[in-house]
Amino acid sequence: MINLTRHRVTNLATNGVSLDAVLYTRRHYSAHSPDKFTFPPLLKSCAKLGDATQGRTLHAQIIKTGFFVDYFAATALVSMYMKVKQTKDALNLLDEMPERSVASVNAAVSGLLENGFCGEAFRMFGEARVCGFAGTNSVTVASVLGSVEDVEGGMQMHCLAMKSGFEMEVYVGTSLVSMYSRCGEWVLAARMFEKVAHKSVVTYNAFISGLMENGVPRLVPSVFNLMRKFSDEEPNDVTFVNAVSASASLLHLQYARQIHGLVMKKTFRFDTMVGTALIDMYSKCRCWKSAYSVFTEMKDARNLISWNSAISGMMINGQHEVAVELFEQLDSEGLKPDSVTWNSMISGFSQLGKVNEAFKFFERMMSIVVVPSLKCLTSLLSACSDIWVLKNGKEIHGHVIKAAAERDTFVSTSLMDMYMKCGLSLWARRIFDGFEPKPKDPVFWNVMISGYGKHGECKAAIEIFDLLREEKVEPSLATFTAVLSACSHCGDVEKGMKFFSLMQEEYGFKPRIDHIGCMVDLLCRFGRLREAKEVIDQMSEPSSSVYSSLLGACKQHLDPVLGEEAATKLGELEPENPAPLVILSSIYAALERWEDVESIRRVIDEKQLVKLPGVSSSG
DNA sequence: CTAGGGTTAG
Repeated sequence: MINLTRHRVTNLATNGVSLDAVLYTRRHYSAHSPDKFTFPPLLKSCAKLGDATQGRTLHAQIIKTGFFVDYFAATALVSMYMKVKQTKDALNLLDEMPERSVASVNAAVSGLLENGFCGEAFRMFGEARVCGFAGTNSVTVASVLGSVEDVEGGMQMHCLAMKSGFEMEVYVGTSLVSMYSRCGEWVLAARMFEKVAHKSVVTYNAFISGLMENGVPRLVPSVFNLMRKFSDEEPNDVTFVNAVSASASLLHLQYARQIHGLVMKKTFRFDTMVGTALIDMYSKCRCWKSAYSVFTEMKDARNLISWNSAISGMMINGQHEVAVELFEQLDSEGLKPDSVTWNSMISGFSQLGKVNEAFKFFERMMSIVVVPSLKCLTSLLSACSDIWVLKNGKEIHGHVIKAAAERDTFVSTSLMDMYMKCGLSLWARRIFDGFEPKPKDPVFWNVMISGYGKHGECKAAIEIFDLLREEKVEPSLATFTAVLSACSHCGDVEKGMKFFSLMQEEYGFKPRIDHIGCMVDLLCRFGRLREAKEVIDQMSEPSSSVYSSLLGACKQHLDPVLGEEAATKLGELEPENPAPLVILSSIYAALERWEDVESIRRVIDEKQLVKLPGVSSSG
């Protein structure tokens, strides 16, 4: 009878039905005297519940019944105090212990780490290792590795693990893999991963999630296959979550469907996290119907996060009616929208250009929430992008001031952008000037430069750019797009040329198509066709649009030589398009070179024939 | 049968 009770307690405690376990046993033990198997599982329950009061009661009972001398009971007490965040009590207890065990040191070290006392933890680890009243083992090493944040420290621990021969143990090997991943060294993580002899699922999971964190999702499928084909380990829910989110970032729908199938075959019903990952993935792959059906099938496994995924999934796929429907159904499951939910609705409508709807939800949110999230303020601002909704934009500006968010770079950037788009460059400038010290984020500067450029205030645009250089802010490619297009708008060839060479020589940027386009337009407008041609020749893969600009300019300035070159290139890029030849012939016509006009007309006629069905092409 | 360690979604 008593054994049955103990088993039940142990099971309850380890399976997380903690409160039940504690109460159940406390009722039963009044009839029997406790033994050394009594207390540890009860303490574990308290730890899980975070119930310090109950834990102290047990502590008293342990002392009263004389079980404090037992290693297991004492260690469980230390661990319990750590888990309920009573660090001091745990450490005092450790000092009171008649003799430390390795496990008690481990409990203390990992507890200290969990509570953020990393320095203390490392010191205790060092002392235990050198003085050796209790010593350390692979468990200590693994748990210390769990909170290493820098590669240097991590490598020291790695050396230590190698010297003591722990490196090859699965737990330690896995910790090393995840440590290297956490430090951003996924190549080192991969090398370590290969070294682990008997990899467990967790080893695979640690490596895979590390690849995800380090932005290398493309390697995830092969690691996943490695596990399925060459090991006896079966993927679990954690593996599936990572595999699914890998296919989400790869937008690899086919692979994702395979994983989906595997999940169904293995588990029949959805785990909350796997289901949520699937919803997210299908939404990103633009299969909102599949996302919706996963959400429906999840029924009793849903939580607020799954709802939010479904809602934002519907929103980003333009299904705002479905999203609203889901939003209204939230409280039927006893859930309340949180900041993520509100943000999905508000930024969703903003991005769809439905300003009124976005504001409707914003007002609903403000009647419940005291202070709006910065994210939803910036989404609303991005929706207020023309003069018709300036009133709304100003309202948000008011909320920004109320929320004391003016010092936030993102918020200020969107405010300036909003005023620029509404045509109020003075208002934007006031925000820009008031922001001191200036942020290093180039986007903050870009919106001012491109805003001024679009309004034709090119001097002001260039002024901002000069200021950026004075402040030693690193410009981005977009900065140059903005400043070059400003120069192009106001026809400042000299400044344009200057900035164009600056971006390459001083900042080492390779010009993109939009930069080249600006320069070509600018040079062509002033008839500097040769220079325009030189700019085009810098491109590795010239596009047809730049040659079209050049050809147009050749027509205007009557340059038949460059015109022929441009028309030839265009003919190679777009053989179907007769327009270049027509333009070229009009250049010849303007120069009264009638023979050339005639020969081009023949070429055009031939091309038209080739396009007719049934007429064979001569190449 | 009891203590200590590595992996997870918006």
